[in-house]
Amino acid sequence: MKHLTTFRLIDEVARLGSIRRAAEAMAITASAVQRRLIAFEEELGEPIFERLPHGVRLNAAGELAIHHVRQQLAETDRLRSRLADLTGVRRGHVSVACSQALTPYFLPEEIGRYAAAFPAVSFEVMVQEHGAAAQALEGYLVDLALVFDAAGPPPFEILIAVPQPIRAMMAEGHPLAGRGELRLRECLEYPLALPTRAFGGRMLIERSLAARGFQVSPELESNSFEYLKAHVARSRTIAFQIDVGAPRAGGREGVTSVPVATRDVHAGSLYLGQLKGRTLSVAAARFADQVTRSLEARFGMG
Amino acid sequence: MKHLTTFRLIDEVARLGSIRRAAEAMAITASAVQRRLIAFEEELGEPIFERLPHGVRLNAAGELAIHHVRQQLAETDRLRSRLADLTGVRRGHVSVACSQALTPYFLPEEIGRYAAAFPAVSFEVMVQEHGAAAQALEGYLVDLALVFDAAGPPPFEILIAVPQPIRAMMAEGHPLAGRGELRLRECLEYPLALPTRAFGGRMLIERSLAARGFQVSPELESNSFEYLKAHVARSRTIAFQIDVGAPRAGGREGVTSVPVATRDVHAGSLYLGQLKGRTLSVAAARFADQVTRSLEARFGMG
DNA sequence: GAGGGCGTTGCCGAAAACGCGCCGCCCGCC
DNA sequence: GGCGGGCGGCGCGTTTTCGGCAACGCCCTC
Repeated sequence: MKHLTTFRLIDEVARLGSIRRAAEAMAITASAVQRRLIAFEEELGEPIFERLPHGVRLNAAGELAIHHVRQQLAETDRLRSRLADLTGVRRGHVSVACSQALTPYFLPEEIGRYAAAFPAVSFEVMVQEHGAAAQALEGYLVDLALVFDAAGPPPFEILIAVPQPIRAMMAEGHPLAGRGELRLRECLEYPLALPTRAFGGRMLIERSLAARGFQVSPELESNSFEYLKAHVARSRTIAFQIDVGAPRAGGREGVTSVPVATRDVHAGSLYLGQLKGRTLSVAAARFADQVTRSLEARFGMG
Repeated sequence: MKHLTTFRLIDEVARLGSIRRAAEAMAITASAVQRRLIAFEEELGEPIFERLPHGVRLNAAGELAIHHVRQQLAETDRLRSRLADLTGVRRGHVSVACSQALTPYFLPEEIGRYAAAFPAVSFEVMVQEHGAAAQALEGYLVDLALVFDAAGPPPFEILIAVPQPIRAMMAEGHPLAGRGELRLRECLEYPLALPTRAFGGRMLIERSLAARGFQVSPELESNSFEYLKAHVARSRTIAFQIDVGAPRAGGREGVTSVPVATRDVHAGSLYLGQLKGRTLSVAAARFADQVTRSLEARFGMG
C-alpha cells in the first residue's frame, strides 16, 4: 500500500520517539522521513510532533493524528482481509494480547485449530498483564485481548466474560494429587509457590487467606508460571492457577491439579475483548467467535 | 491531502461510472486516472471495476473497496475538523439532506444560528425525499439527514425523532384564517392544493380522508411546496403542511396556517439521523446537537 | 458502414522523492 | 569542562515516479 507509507512512518516515529530510529526501522534515510513528516504537518496546517533534543514526541494535535493514522492502517488491513475472504481463501493476520495463564494450553489449542482450518492466517501472541493489554488495544498493536482479571471488568469492549475457578497445582506423586476437591486450609499444610503481586491470581489467594486469618509466606515467588510449574514438579510445593491455565493429570510435565473449593477462593473472570467501537478484520472477528464459543462451552454455565 | 488523490479519483469514477468523466471532473487527463486506478488494483491484488463498453462499474470487490475509500475520506475530514477544534476556530463542513418542508423556515434558521457562532463552517443542503436521503448517507454524500416520514422510521441511525402535527395553510384573508384549530371536514369545504403522492404528507391526508369516506380531488397538485404556498396565497385553496414547514401569520408571503385536529390526521414524525456507526466530524456533530436541542424544545413533550 | 465515446498504452518531459553529506544543538560521559 | 555521540534540519545531485499527449482497438449507435 504505497499511499500509506507516510502513515507507517508516522506510526513508527511516534512509537520509537525518534526520526532516525524510525528511518532505520523502515530502511530509508532520516532525511526522507523528515521531509515526509514536514510535508504531512504542512498539509494538516500544524505540527504533530514537538522536537526535543533527544528525539520527538507527539503534541496534542499529534495525539489526535496518531489515532487517525493507526485507525486508517487498521482499516486497510480490514479491507484486505475482507477482499481475501471474498476470493475464498481466508487470509489475514490476528494479533492477541493475553495473560500468561493462556499460553501453555488454551491459546495454542485455539490458534492451532483455527490455523488448521485457515492456513493463510498468521498469528501474533503478546503476553502482557491486563493493563498493558488494554493499552495495546488502544494503540492498535493488537486486535484482541484475552486476560484474567480478579478486580473487575477491564476498560475495553468485552466480547465474553467467563468465571475462572482456582486450581491447586502439585506434583503427580503428591499426597494431595487425585483428590476431587481441596479446601484451602489443606493446601497450607505444604509450602506454597506463588506468583508475584503483579498478578491477579495472587490477589485472590491473599484475600482468601487473609479473610481466614492465615498469613502467606510463600517458599517461592516468581513472575513466571512456567517456572512455578517446574518448581512444583520437583518439590512438595503447592501452587495455584486459574482453571484455563492449570495442567491436568497425564501431561508430560509431571504436574497435575485439583480444584479448590469455590467457597474458599472467589473466582475471578477471564475476559475476551477488543478496542471499543473498532471493527475487526474478518480473520480476527472469526477467531474471536471461535474463542467465544470455546469459552462458552467450557465455562458457560458455571 | 496529497496521499488521498487516488481515493478521490476512485470515488469520482465510481460515482460517474466513467474514467474519462471523472478525469474531466478532477481536471486531469484520463490516462492519469487510468494508471492510478490500475496501480491501486494491483496493490489490492484484484480489479475493483469491471470494464464495460460504455464505462466502468464496481464489481463485488469494488463495493467493499468504495466503502473503505469513502470512509477514509470522511475520517480525514473528521480529523481536520477535530484539529481545527483544537486550535480554537471551529472549522469544517456540514452537509445535510432534508425534506422540502425544512427549507423555508427551520433549517435556514438553524444553520443561520450555527453559522453566526462558527463562521468558518461551511454548509451544504440537499433537498431529497427520505429514500434518497438514506442513500446519500450511505454514500458519504451527506453527514446528516433531516426528513419527514409518515410511514415509519427510516433505515439509518436516528438521533432524534419528534412528532409533526399537520397544519392547514390558507391565505391571510381566508375565512378559516385565525381559527385556533380546524376539523378536517371544514377544510374540505374549500378547494385543495396537495403535494404529489411521492410525499409523506400526502399519504397522511389521503388516509385520513379515506377513513372518513371522503374522496380527494385536489384542485392543484405540485411537487413544490413553494408553489403550493404561492397558489394558496392567491386563491381560496387550502393546502396542508407539517408544523415545521408551515408559514405563520405575519409573514411576507400572505399565507398563514392553522393546526388540524390531531384526532383527524395522525401525526407523522420528523427524523434527524446519520449513517449507522459513523463518527461525525466535530462541526457536524455539534450542529446535530443544536438541531436536536431545538427539536426537543419545540416538539419534545408532544 | 461511418462516427463517436470508451478504456488502454507508449513516449517523453516535468515534478517529486530519495540518498548523501553537512550543520547546529544538546546531553552525558570521560 | 571539554568532547563525542545522537538528535533534527537542510542543500544538492540523482533517481524514480507521475502526468500530459497522442494514438490504438473496441463496441454501440445512427
